[in-house]
Amino acid sequence: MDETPPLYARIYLLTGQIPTGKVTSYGDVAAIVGGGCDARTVGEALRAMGEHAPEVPWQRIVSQDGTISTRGLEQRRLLEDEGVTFDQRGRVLMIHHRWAGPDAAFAAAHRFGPPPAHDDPPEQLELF
DNA sequence: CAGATGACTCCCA
DNA sequence: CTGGGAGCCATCT
Repeated sequence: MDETPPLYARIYLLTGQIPTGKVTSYGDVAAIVGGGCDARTVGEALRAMGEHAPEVPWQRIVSQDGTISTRGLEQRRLLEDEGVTFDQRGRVLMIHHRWAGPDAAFAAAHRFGPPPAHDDPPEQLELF
């Protein structure tokens, strides 16, 4: 067990920037943090977070589809308490709560990259 | 250095 | 929707 790895520290730092009521996915965090990490690395960082950064709002990190893969129904409760809404399948409505990324100045200060462009939902097809 | 691990993601049956 | 398998990568032993 070592001190907080540099990459993990960056992940915690970025996670701490997520405002209340917003959520993001493991993959997005990995993309913004960069440094060669991926969604799995983020998950591993958050798993060990309890030892390094107990104050980080880990509940705001969900899977790409908005599902909560962790076994904590507690995560959903925490998010609902922040105003995050879920659909009937128990998935976070990423459409309305997806975080756009850190502040430009903050990102520049820590060399964070831009969040990956995600396709907007087909919320409504142009009437033909 | 090699093997094992994991709060992920994607694809297919 | 559920389940299985592959690809991915940092960190720990």
